[in-house]
Amino acid sequence: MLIGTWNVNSVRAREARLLAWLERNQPDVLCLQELKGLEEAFPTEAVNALGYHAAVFGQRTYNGVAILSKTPLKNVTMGMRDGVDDPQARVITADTAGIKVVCVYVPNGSDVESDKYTYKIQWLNRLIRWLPTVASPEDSLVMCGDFNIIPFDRDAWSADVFRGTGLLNDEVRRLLSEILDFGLEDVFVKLNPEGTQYTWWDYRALGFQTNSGLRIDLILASKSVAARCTETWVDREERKGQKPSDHAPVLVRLH
DNA sequence: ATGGCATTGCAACAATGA
Repeated sequence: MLIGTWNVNSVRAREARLLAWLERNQPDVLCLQELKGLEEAFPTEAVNALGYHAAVFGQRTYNGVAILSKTPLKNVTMGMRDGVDDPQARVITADTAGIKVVCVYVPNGSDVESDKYTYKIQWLNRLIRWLPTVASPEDSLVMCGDFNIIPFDRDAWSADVFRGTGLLNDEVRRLLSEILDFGLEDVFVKLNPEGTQYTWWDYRALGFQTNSGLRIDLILASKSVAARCTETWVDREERKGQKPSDHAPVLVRLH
């Protein structure tokens, strides 16, 4: 069984690449972020034709998340529905393939002085309070997506460039730890305790060509799922060629 | 120290990303 996550940076701009990638890789479940479009702009019929069910939480211009699966998606929830009026489409969940899947697009946060950073911290605190209301650590649970947090210094080509920003500071790392403390494991870290593989490279300044990247797209799994993980990798090839997303897909194989 | 590129909505350039 293959589970993936991919920030596509506009599903409209990436439609041809997404469909070709699905056909080649045949993941059982794929979480998508940064759709940058409403549900009606999502290529539902085309992914159906490839054998995928789709649950889409869209938003015009920004954000937007989706879950694709070869098996039906049950109990789909969109947003945290925690009483907070939040117009940003950043979380969708579904039960599929025997797993509860949580797909997240964590706010970027910009710099720590900004209103965007305040929103990021509030959003992560909401997520931490919300998670136990929709899932249990005893579940077969996977939370994956673009976390916009650099977990370890080795996960940045230059940690000093990002230290103190919304992507790398003690506060966001503590919040990531709180998510993990729910009973989740970063499967990349589990299988590569000392290493890293970047998942994002800046479009500018030859970011990919010079491998100036970050590992910010994560697959977190509960104990029962983590025990089934045999390999995980980043599909760097998908960052190459014409009109790539600035993020590459991240995959995990379960037995 | 900054911008560099890409995308969207809108029809020039601002907002956003990381």
